[in-house]
Amino acid sequence: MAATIRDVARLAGVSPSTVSRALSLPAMVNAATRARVAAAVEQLGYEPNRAARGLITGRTGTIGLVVPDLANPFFASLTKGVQARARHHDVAVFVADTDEDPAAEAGLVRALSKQVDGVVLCSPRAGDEELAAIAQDTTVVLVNRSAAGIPGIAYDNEDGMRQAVAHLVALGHRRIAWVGGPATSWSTQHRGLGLRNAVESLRAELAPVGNFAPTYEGGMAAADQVVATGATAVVAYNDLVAIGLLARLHSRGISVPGDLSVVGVDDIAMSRMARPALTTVRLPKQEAGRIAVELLLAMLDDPDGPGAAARHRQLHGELHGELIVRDSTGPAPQK
Amino acid sequence: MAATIRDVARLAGVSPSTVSRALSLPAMVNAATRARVAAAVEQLGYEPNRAARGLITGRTGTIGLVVPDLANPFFASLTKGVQARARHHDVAVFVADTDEDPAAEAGLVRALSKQVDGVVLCSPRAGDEELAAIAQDTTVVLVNRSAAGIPGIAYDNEDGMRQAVAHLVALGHRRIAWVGGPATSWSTQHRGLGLRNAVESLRAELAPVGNFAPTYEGGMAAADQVVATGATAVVAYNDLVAIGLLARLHSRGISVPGDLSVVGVDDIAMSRMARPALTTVRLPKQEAGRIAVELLLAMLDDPDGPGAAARHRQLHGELHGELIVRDSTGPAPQK
DNA sequence: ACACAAGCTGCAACCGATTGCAATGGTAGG
DNA sequence: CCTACCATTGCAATCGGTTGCAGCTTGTGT
Repeated sequence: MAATIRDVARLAGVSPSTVSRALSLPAMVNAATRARVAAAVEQLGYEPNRAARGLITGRTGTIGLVVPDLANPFFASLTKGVQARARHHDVAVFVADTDEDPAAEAGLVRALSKQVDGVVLCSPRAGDEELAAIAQDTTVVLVNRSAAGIPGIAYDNEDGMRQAVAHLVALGHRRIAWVGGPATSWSTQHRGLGLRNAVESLRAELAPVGNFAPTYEGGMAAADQVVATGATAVVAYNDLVAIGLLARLHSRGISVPGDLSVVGVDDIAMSRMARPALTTVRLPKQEAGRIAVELLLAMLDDPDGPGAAARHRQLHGELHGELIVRDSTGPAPQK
Repeated sequence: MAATIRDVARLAGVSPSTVSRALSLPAMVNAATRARVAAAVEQLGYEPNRAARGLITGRTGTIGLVVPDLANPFFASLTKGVQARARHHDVAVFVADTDEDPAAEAGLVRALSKQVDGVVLCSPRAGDEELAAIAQDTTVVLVNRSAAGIPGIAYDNEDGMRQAVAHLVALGHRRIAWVGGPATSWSTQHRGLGLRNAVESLRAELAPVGNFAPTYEGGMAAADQVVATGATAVVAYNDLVAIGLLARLHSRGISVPGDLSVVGVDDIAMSRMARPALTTVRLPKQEAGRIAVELLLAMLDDPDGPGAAARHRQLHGELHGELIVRDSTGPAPQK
């Protein structure tokens, strides 16, 4: 069996309390004693049991992360960001994948909440009330959306869409199609809004083609409707959808960007491997994960502290996308 | 704060012991009492704290999963499989990403081992002795490789490679290039071995071009060397590498499969989106994750039990790949 | 030589659960 | 009516840590 604090204490010839202090409050224990404890720890390969500590201190050194789908590269990157930052703070991460099932979320968070200090929640679909209920009895940071009263990190979707539209308009496009993601998704709503504002101020025209699954298949399914709109450019909900569009357009013999320019959102690794390489609005995914962890830990250290509100405002909506121009966008075809 | 067993007990007018039993040994408590407890649990939204239970029972209901890189779709799928199966057993999963750093593994597993009942370890690079040391004091299941004495799930790489070579030979290819992954990787070694056996028995010829990073970039880097071998077909370490090859070959104007046929391994989602769609050996990734969890839980229930050895043998090396033929392979060019 | 403070260390209580054992009350058999 | 037994429940110890408090050494000032 693994060594306990008592084993270390015995070997070092001190009491368990001293071992505990030698590890967490080194200043409080004599240098010689500390050295003996350190040697014993080393010899036994002792690691304190975080769960036990958590019972006393209320801090387990563990946070939870809930994402809709780990196989989606966007969330995989986010997860990496969370992991990296958490490790940096010596915090462990529970990852739960809801399988795109918003109903499962609340239950998962509840189950998690007992074993973690706080949760980073990536819940594009859940309703605001649901989120509020969850945040009631668990420290939560929201990623990739915002909801009243709950601290979180969101992208500035409006700004990202403005960049995309400006790029397309500069290339001569006037009629721009929009392939939305799931209707209930926060990002879909905000990107749609951003697009409407952008086309309006830039004297272009938006042709929404409805809502599709945020996947390659969703893009394949949307392609023909996009073509039917007569638009010369299309903005897709995300890169996966954009790549689905590329595939279907290719098989229909429609040239990208010759006949139709395509823009995605996210900048997943796959996007630069697509043919043609995808123009997209890069969202700093790992960055979002990192910041979410910082925010969560700050909240835990200082709940409702004086800095809390400021921190919230400072971090909230701070993340901007960056347009990455590749080969899937070009001048509008001459009519 | 979240409710504890004492809160429930107070509300139901019973002792904590009774609550505990009502939840885990219902037959032992009176139906009326059980109902009162259930009502209290419901009202308070009580969930037992697994960590505390773990201190007593030695079973926390939590397992760990260590993977080299979550952003790699192969491991993302594996993770999903693990998650799904774990949830089915009402077990929580700690996920740790080592960032392709084999040195970090041992430390991570050690840190994890205190908080989990067992670990699913995906460690393509670590040495056998290292693994043995880890397995010494933690219940471990290995995925995607095998090592003496440690139970695990591995793919039958030899068989997969045989299928790939048979396919290529049937198409008339005689000289087949092989782009290996990291030299120390267990999969690289076994796939290389499988290829050598296969070409020998099928009267073809193998042209290994060395070891590359298991990434898109690795494939790009390998492409020119592949061309230089004069082979008419190439088997890549994995799909990411194969897709990198496709990109570089395309930009050099080499036609796939006209001039060169390309085969990958894994069948990640990206592969059918590649152009041309990639022929590959599909590995059942989620399945591997699921089986790993089953095996781990079985080991925990019955350590060194009579069934252990049999279970090990039965599950070990059980997983076979399946050749998925798409558009990146075709008849060998007529000389 | 004495009082006092400071520096270390150990004792014991506690966190949230589980479980062996003992106590309770009720019931059935003699 | 008494006794034995059973079903049900509570008590108290336990898991691996943490921490307030008290006690023991020292060293210092006088």
